[in-house]
Amino acid sequence: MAVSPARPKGPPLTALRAFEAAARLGSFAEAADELCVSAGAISQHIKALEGWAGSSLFVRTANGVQLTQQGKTILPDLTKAFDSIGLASRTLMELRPKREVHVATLPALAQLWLPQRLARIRTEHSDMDLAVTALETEPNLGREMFDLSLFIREPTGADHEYVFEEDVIFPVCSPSLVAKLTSPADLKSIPLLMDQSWEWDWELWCREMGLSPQMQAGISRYSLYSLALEEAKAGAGFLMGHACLVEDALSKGDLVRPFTHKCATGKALMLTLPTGKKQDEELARLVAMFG
Amino acid sequence: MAVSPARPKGPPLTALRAFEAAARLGSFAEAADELCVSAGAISQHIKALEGWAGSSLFVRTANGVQLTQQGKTILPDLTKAFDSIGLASRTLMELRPKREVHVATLPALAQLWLPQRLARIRTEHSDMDLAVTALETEPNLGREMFDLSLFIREPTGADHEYVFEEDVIFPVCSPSLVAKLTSPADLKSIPLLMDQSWEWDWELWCREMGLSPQMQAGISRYSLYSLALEEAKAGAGFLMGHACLVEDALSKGDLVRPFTHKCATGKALMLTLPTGKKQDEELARLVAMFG
DNA sequence: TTCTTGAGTTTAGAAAAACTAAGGCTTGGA
DNA sequence: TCCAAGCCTTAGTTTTTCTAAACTCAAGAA
Repeated sequence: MAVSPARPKGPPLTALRAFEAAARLGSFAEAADELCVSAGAISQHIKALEGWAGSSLFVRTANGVQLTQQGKTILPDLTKAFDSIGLASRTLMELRPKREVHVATLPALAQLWLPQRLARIRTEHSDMDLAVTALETEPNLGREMFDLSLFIREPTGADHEYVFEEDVIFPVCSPSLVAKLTSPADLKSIPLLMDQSWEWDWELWCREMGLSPQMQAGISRYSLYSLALEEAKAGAGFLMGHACLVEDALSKGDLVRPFTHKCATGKALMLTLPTGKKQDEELARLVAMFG
Repeated sequence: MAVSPARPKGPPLTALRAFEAAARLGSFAEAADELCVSAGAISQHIKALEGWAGSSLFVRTANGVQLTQQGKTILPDLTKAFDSIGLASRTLMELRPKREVHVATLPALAQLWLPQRLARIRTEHSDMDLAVTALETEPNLGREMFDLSLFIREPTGADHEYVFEEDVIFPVCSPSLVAKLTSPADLKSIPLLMDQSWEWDWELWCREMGLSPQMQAGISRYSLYSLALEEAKAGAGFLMGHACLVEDALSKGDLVRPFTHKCATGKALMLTLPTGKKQDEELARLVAMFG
């Protein structure tokens, strides 16, 4: 017989991290995305934590989860804790002798906006190593070890972000296609090409023009903007162009603008830096590099 | 070929925890003790972290380690982080429906001081579950999930600790042994019994008496105070008695005090609670239970 | 000098934890 | 009524973590 019970164990740290992400984001699926694991892993972590705690942390419903009172109680301390850990990790990373600038950006920007800038940066800063990873959703720079992110989204006015240019959209198509058109009404006879995650762009533009996008000859959706762009070049239909993404194709003459109307989305091409660091100096340096 | 490098991974949380403990305590061995793993595990974690960081965190010498500048830079943030995690874990634990009071204490106190109190507590608070675990060194209540600790040490004056009684020491022996003695000088002919970790007690007492403990007939060391106590009862020699540990044997007549001189060690029997909680009310309640 | 002790390191192998994939369930909307 | 979105569960695999035991090194004691 043991004289006394074993030393009480604290909860597993990975389970706490999974809980924190799920609670902060309000969804297991989003937490799984942020932590780069499957949703099942998050589910298991949280179950383990609930087992340790002896009470439930989330109420599960068929379409989502909701924090319980217990969950709400501990979330703020955990968020603070993992923010501190993120900051310490970043500090440690920045102490590395060999520094690599790791950029997170949209696949479309990585393919259509970055390449010409990167070519220039590589010649002007040949000592610097650059790494680019393409992500559908903007990472949380407080947690993920990127050095900067480049995304199209609403500006927040925070001092660790910089607006490169407002997001402006307008239809584009191949020169061969535009030859057949005389009025916006001709739109109806031509298919619309769109990126899955930017369907709303057409809604916006059509509303400003007093048209309905539903009445189109056809709609093709692509998982990547660059695929839609290639199709547009091949004359497959109209693509809703974002100024920063089609500038290259327009200047080369691969695409043209069939209509003059353009439309601001309220978003912008944003450069974002992690918080809590030597921002001003570094932001200026990076803006100079990319801008 | 992958379009882009993989998502950068942060450092493993367990390695950060190991580093934080080692850096705070200034020793891998102590960190291993606090985290209940082997020293090798700590060594590996820190090596992994240094590999991730690309720079070393400790300078190793043959008799200890020392933090490097990099290590010193990140320690404060990590300590804050794990303090927050400890606090959140404790909060979660205290939300449990079924509450168990988990006490950390010295083996000697667990065997010689607690039993009579526990018997009383169990009858007066029959609804409460008590767990006792014996430890050689006082746990860090900010990190380990005990509800209170009972140790003999110097008071710090903090408001989450309570002094039960000053630590007073004096030699004890069996009644059969004391019959043979007439003066303190007779000490020399009788072996001294001592607990491994409390050897200094004899030094202290002898110095106050103007004697030298080296000139004894013999010295027996025991890994547990209660073993030494049993030997003393059996007449094997003099044991340095702590008032709180021998009170029971003295009142039963199993041991007697051959000399009247007693000596304060500057330590005290301390009840300590975790910080950052509803202390006043709870401290009062627990003192009432044990006191 | 030659032990002895204490601190950290290093390995292989074992144990535990974490993760994925695939199939289920439930709900709300088309 | 069917589909899609979310979460759950389970089995099996992969990865991480841990231990044990032998090793190095330096400081102090005999």
